[in-house]
Amino acid sequence: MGRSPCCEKAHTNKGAWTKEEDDRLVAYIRAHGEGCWRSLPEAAGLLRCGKSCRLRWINYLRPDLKRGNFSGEEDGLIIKLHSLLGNKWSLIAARLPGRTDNEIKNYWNTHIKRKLLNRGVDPVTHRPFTNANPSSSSSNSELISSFHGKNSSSSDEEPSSTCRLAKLPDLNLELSIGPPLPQQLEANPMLVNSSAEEFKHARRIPWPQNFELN
DNA sequence: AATAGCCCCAACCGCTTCTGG
DNA sequence: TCCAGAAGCGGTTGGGGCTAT
Repeated sequence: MGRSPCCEKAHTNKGAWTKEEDDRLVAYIRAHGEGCWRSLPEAAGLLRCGKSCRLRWINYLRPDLKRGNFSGEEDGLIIKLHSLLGNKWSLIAARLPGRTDNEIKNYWNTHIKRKLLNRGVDPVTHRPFTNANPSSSSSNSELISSFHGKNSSSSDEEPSSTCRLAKLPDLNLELSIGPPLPQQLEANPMLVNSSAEEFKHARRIPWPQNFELN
C-alpha cells in the first residue's frame, strides 16, 4: 500500500538541529563530499534521516550560501523568473547564486506575494486584478502583467515559454551548463557566479520543446 | 509586565523523477 | 523494458521571536 519510509523513523531525531549535529554533518561532508544521503547519517554518526541531512546541508550549512536580505535586483529577478517558470523554486534558485529554493520559496510567500498584491497584481498569474490602478509606473511585475494581458485573449491558458521570452528581452535564461558568454556577463552581472554546479538541482525539469535560450 | 496575535523560516512530508541493475 | 531504491522537489507546518495591546 503506502510507500516504505525513507528511513527508520523510530531511531531518528526530528526538529531543530543542534550545533553538534551541524558540526558532525559539516565535518563529514568536508571529509567525504556529498554522496549517498541515505547512508550518510550512519556514516557521520547522526541520528537523522538522509533527507533531513540533505536539506540541512543544502539550505543552511553549505559554505557558498548567501545569507541576509534579498536585494532589489534579486527581488526583480525572482518575480520575472516566477512569471516564466511558476513555482519551480529550484529552477529559480539556480539563477540566484547563493540562494536556496527553500529560501526563495519562503521569501516569495512572505514578502513578494504581498508586495504584488499591494500593487494589484495577482501573484499566481502575474496579471493585474481587474480593479488594479493602471496609472502607476512600469515596475517588473507590471511589465510582466502587461505582457500577460496582451496574450490573454481567450482563457487562463499560459502563453508558451518561447513567446514569453520573446517579450522579455532583458531576462537571460542561459540555462545550459557552461560558463556564460562575455556579452552575457556584461548584460547580466548576476551570471558571474553561475556554474554548472548551480544546475545540478535544475537538471530534472524538462524544458518546452521550442524553448529558445538565445 | 503579561499575553495574544502575527510573521518568518527551518524542517518535515509525500509525491515525482531519475538511475542503475 | 521493467522495477526498486535513491534523490530531488514543492507544499505545508511548527515554533520561536517580535510587536501591539
